[in-house]
Amino acid sequence: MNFSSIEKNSQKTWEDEKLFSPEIDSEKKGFYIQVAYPYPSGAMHIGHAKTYTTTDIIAKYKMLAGYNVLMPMGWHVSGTPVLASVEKLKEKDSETVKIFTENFKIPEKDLKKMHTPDGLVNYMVDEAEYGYKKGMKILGFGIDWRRELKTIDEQYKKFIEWQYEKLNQKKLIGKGKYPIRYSPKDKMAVGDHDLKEGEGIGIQEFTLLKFKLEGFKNRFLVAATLRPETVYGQTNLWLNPEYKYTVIKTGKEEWILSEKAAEKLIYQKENIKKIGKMNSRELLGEKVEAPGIDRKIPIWPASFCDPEIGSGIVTSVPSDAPIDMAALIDLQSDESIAKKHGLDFEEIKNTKIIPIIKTKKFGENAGEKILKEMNIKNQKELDKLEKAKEIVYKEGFHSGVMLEAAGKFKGLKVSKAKDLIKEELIKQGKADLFFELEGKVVSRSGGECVVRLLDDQWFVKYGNKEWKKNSKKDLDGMKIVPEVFRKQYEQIFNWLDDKPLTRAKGLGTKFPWQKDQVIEPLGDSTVYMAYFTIAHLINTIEAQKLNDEFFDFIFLGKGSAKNVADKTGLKVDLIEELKKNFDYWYPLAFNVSAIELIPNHMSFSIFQHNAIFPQNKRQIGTINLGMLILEGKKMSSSKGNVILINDICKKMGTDYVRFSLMNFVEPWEEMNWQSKEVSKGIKNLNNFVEQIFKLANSVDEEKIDLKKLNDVDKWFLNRINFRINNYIGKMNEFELRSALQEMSFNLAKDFKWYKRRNSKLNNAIIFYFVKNWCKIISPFMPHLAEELWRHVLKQKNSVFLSGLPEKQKIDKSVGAGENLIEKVLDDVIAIKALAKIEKPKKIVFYIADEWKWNALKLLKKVDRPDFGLVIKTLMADKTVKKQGKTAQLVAKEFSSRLMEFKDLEKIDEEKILNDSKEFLLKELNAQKIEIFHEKKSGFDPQNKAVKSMPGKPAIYLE
RNA sequence: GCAGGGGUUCCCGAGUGGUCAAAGGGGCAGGACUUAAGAUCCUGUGGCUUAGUGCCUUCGCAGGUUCGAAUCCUGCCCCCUGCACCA
Repeated sequence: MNFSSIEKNSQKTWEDEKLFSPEIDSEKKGFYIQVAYPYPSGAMHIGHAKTYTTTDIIAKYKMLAGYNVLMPMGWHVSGTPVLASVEKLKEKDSETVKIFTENFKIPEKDLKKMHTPDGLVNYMVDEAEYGYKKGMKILGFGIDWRRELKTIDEQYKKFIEWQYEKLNQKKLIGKGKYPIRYSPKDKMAVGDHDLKEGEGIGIQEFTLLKFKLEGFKNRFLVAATLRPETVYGQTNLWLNPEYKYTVIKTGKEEWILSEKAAEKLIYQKENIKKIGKMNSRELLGEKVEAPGIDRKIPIWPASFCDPEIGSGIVTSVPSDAPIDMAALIDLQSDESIAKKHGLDFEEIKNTKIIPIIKTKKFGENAGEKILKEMNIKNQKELDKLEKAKEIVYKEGFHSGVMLEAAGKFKGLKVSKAKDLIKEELIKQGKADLFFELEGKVVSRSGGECVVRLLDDQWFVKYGNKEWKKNSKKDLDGMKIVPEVFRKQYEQIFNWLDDKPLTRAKGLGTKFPWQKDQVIEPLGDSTVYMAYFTIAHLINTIEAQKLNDEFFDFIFLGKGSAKNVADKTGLKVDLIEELKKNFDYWYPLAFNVSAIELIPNHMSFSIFQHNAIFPQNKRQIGTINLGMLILEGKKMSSSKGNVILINDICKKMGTDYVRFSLMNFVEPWEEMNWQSKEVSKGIKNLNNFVEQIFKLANSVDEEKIDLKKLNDVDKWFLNRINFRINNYIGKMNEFELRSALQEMSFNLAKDFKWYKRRNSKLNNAIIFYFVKNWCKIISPFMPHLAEELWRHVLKQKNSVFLSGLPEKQKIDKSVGAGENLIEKVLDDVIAIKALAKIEKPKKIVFYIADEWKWNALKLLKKVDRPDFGLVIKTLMADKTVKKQGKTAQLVAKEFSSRLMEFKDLEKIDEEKILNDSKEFLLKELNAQKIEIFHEKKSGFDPQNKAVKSMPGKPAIYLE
């Protein structure tokens, strides 16, 4: 078969006939399916293809089912990657050039076209041979290209501005502080992809406790802690005795802390000034006022105090912190240290430990207890102490309860008390927040990163409770495919919090209220599905004419077309046309995307639809797709283990690629593309497809004459209908793999049996088979199906307009006959092997007596395979009882295979076997077949006849 | 750590209470066809046993519920995905 010419022909026909450019059609129901538009930054590989192919198949199936289907496509080019690539290409950065020329297969001479963002975007979309758009065309997607958009189109930007105006009106946009990872050297915020070291390292929030130093007006030592709730157990403050601390001025206060912490604070507080140094010798032994407990506590030395960590000052809570306990014991057990620093040893010795948290595991004094348990001797065993801390902390957080010392927080769970105490301390001015990276983070350029606290960051308030509640309501009414992901959505909805909306850099829409900021890429890709419904028309309008009234009218039905026309200078007709388009296509039937996007795109989309659009103009459901790995490994274009669409389609044929993408797992499952398995699958498929084409060429008999059918014909017809029904059922649940297998391998199997059983195939049946197969395979293999439909089966219009086959009645008894033949065949083969009879002279079948069939009916009352129950039930019947020992035998069989016998329907075994005599003789390589009723045999040398059961004739061979 | 998903026979993968030693495919073995290879078709593929049978063992591990569990419940171990400024 010449795939390439078939593909070209089919695609040309679709284009000529504008098959996939739907117009409003009041006669037809609309079905609008939308798949997350890609970031067109490279070559399209089979991983991308899986997502889009799945969507395309669903779209084509719905078209076959009679819907007016819309599937648009756009290009998400917002954000920084394009800018970064342009910079690097201009610099002729060798690594980037290599990626573009080798991995994306872009000719080197074209690289100069990509020295501007627009140039790069346009090239990647329209010119790149291996790009997404070309790939999608190769794959034969039914995309309405008139509606193509880029997220930097001027009209699109107007739409985004309108979107955020709406959110703002609902008070869902806010401004506030926000910590980010920041590289002082590069003077920019850094994401994971900007890093040389420390990917995935997060930001930790510390509470900065302020201890007023005695003898000073406004001077505080500050200690950073992750555990503000432990303030009630403080006994003293720890300083590193060998260190010179820095004094800074912040507002009216002066803070003492490590040099490193001071450096970090510069990025988190305004107007930090270093004003001096203080040696720890000046501080040891002095008293400070401890926050939370409002008591004076002394400053003592501890070697574990690391100026690199936190503020270099630690508040001591020996009852709960193992390391504090260890340091205290060290101090208490060696008077010389106190002497050296001029401390009051009596005070050290008499230090009272204050229990604050009670846990099941450690009681009230976890610090002391775990030191003993882990046999920790002093504060120098840092590794052990680190572990001890972790254990105590976890135990306390999950099961701990605050004790009396915590005052009004007594009795609260630690997990709850923590935030309450923190907030109270901050409110009282006794604490502040301090953000710290969890580990070392280094930017690409080699600069060590810190946390920067943005003062006036804009947010989308996904944390808003009312909004969450309403969005959750929408979610409840939506169809989630597959349903198992609903839980995940619900969890995400609970967890979602206010999310930064703007960035300083990147392509996209300028933020209307602060023009030096750009709406970040996840913000301009949440409700664009609505825009697609009018994209083909809005493209022709000058962007500056578009205003809020315009969008309000089209999407929300506010105002009138005339009013909008007056304000924008647009024609009333055009405005009404736009609105009609939106009203026809919305609500969106399905939003399709990869599972990974559930926590952002997909969830945001539900939220924002809820906030902006009226109830009946949101989305009906989501389809969530699994990703694709290659030979068990993640695909990575930099490592070269990718399969590009152009290459694989050329090699295998587009329709076989589409088939293979669906053949192994359901759409939402992760697929492992293994070339070996794929080609095996294709081999089988190809045999079947070629047979079909051959058959199709040989038949044109439309009408099935039931009178001319033999039993096997009927069986096959029945089987085809059965498969079609299954297919429709599966497709409606989006179980594409099961549906595909029904009509490829399963139907092929049926056909194989049909051929085996029937020497002459019935033309009408074959025609029916081929025609319906062509229809239902068409969403999966559109090019071949269209070729078969138009040029072999000589049908006029596209196969996609031909309508789904109707659901057919299935006649179970027809199947039973073939089941009997199969079973008998299997049994005789088994016996032949065991008895070592290769060419039987004679095969005798004994058919079960009438009373055995009647006894079968009695089984309806039996609900479990209990021999006692079965025999009791059977013996209650006179005709059965008469049979004596044989009845017992039957009862035993029935009870051991109850489920099998229960569903058995009465069939004429004699006739079925007789009709198939010839077939059985041939298959079994036998000379003669005789069929008797159990009690009328007259020939039963081995006494087999008694063993006959309904559905299972007794067999004798010789 | 938190959240979601998952662990099935040589391999890939179906299977959510009885017809399950467990679909389908692959691999492997045997047979038919062929001069041969390939393609195609048939048969077998946990163990023992047997004229189409019966028994034992098996569905991550350990318990439990039930007349009956791969399937339900509890605990444990392991794997994958996401965790926010990143598209």
